[in-house]
Amino acid sequence: MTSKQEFIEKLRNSSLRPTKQRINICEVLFNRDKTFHFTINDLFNLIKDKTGEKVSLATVYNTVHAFHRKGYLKEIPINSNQTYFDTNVTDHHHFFDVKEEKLIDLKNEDVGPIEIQKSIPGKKIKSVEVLVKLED
Amino acid sequence: MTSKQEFIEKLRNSSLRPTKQRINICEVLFNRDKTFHFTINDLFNLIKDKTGEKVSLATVYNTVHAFHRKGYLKEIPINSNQTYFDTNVTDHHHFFDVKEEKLIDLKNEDVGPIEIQKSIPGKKIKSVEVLVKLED
DNA sequence: TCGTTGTTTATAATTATTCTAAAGAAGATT
DNA sequence: AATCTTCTTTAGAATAATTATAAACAACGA
Repeated sequence: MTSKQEFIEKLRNSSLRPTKQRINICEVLFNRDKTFHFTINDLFNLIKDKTGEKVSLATVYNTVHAFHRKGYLKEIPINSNQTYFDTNVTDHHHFFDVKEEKLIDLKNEDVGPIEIQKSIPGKKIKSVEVLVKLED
Repeated sequence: MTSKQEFIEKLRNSSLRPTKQRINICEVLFNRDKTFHFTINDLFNLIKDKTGEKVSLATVYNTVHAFHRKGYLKEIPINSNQTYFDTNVTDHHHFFDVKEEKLIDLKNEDVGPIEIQKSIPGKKIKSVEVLVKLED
């Protein structure tokens, strides 16, 4: 259970003004035990449900992007009509249940180390992500 | 160099009528040495350039989806505003040059075998794909 | 050649996302 | 606390990729 005060400090430290909306979004995103996978639309609806207050869709977009830039959220590469984000920003991989359109975390040890044996001159590796698609 | 006749047979065998448009699309997609990564828009423009004939955007969408369903094209999971496809339908992985928005094939031996140590009851693994993002 | 069925096409509709500009709130300064 | 500046929120418009529609057309089999 993270307190509202901590969110306010976290926001201030990131030079983001601690507005009511951002704090509500923090509550929904970061006040949980498990990692959380979501689309903007999921989040938009959850805010209403969980906090009782409405935040405009534009603000949800703005805030998610701000948090993403600050490194508090991770974008997950899937081909889907909607973009998925993850509150777990550590290096890790995913199952994607194609039918249910649901993401499941894979621990690094579930996949094992991945060594990329090829390099492209002038470029360096930014991330290595494994996506395991699941079917019935 | 694959002949037009072979494309016609390939289409017939897939219960897709060999229309002028589909054959043109085949020429652009499959008449090449190397694997080819593209977006629908890339392809739409290439058809005009390479064959001199115009195919409507709707048909490009229809055909790419038909080929994808038949297993002649592979969709590559990246978060991008556009969907990427690949003419190499074997299991393999990708570099994605974030700045240039360009995909580069990785051979399986460039990555090594990936063993997934976790399973989800009732689900089986459909595909395992590695995306390596590159930066400067 | 004719009828059936599948295909193409222009265009409209849909959907996720981004942009805009005005109103509002936070923070600093006095 | 009052004021000013800067940042943020918001509704709604704009954009862009994709999908749906339905009429014209082309391929196929009889």
